[in-house]
Amino acid sequence: MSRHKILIVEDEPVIAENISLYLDNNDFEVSGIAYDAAEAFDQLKTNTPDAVILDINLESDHSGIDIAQHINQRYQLPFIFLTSYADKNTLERAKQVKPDGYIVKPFNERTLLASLEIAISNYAERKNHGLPGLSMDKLNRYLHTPFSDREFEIVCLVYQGMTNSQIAEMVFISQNTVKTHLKNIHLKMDANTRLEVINNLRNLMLK
Amino acid sequence: MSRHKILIVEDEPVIAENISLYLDNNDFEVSGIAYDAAEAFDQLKTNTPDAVILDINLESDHSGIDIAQHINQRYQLPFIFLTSYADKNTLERAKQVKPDGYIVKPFNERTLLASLEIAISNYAERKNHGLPGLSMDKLNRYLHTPFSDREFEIVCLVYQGMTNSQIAEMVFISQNTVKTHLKNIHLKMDANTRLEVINNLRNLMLK
DNA sequence: CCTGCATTCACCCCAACGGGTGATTTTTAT
DNA sequence: ATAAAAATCACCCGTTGGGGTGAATGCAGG
Repeated sequence: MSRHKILIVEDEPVIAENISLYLDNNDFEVSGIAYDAAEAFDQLKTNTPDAVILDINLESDHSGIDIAQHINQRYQLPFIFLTSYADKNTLERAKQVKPDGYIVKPFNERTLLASLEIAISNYAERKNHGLPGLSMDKLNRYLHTPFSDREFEIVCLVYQGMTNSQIAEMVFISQNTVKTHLKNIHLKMDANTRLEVINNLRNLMLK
Repeated sequence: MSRHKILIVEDEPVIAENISLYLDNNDFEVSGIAYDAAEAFDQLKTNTPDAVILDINLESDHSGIDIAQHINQRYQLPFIFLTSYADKNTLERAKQVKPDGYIVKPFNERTLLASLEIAISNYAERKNHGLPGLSMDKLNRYLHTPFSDREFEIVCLVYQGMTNSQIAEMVFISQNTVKTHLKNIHLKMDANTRLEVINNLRNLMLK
């Protein structure tokens, strides 16, 4: 697991350096520091950060929120906001660009660290919506009664939209057996139809 | 826009009260305070919070992470973690249950406020009518034959897992009409079942 | 006017799904 | 060795879904 590369966008050099040092000492790599929006756009183009820390209140023409929009449009990276003060309007605008975290100065450094970690892992999770993102371990953490190997295999096929007979054919068992497994899956997931199963899975994976 | 109801799960009465007061003064409604896991489970059942603030390190048998799992399984509510200390293992476990925010004590109260707001709005966004970011315009760009208003309305409900009779009830038309619309939707989307429709939609939304 | 188009609904048929019950075999763990 | 869990399959029955056909209404634009 290589260190995650972070871009810091912060016009206050002291704070920026501070964060940079702290990240460097805690398994992150600082891919760059941008002191204004222009530099931020530049760094986004040349570097390939895994996440961005964005000060909302930059002293330049662009606010951090504009940069966030740019990130959403162009790079689809996770970012967290950093601010010393946010009025209702700013907070409203900040919410609209869907940040992956929000931290108010003065902040505990562990807050930043935890927020970053969670932002990155949640973001990675959101990117893998297909089946590949869902491991049996991950799924079982959300269930009262864990799935068996077979059940997991079948629930994946259900998720892909397979019918019982298609599943039966693929897994080399009878349709009756598929139905039995599905029945147990319904019980374990507290669902009544395969559509509920699929919705539950999607909700769990999005979390 | 009514005040969002928050459940606080925190074994330290002083902190819990503190948060409660602060939220109350800032457009939130505290639906309850739980001082241990049992109370938390109880409150989750009886109250209907919009979000939960969870202390990770409870002094009881259950940790906040267990409660988080319970929330994921049963209630699918947004929650944010609150902690005074988190080692690597705890943080790892915390990440796995996909919190919607993470705050380290001592925290700036505005941090809490912003995190809560963002957690709730992001969560609503994710749940939001099934088709996050998919407008009829956007969808129609991918179709040979565009959808009518009614068809779009119905396809959204299908995507959410509604049955034909449920849709009929919601839209105030007969099940036969729903079937007719769905038939046309199948044609336009080149699908044979509602599950294929759902899969197609999901694929389209991911560009 | 009248021609599309959207919307509404009916009826038939069969395949698929979900619930219930019960049973056998294989695998795993103690 | 034996008990527990997992996996296999069968049969019944009622509900739902999907395909086909047909048709009435209302509304907008040429």
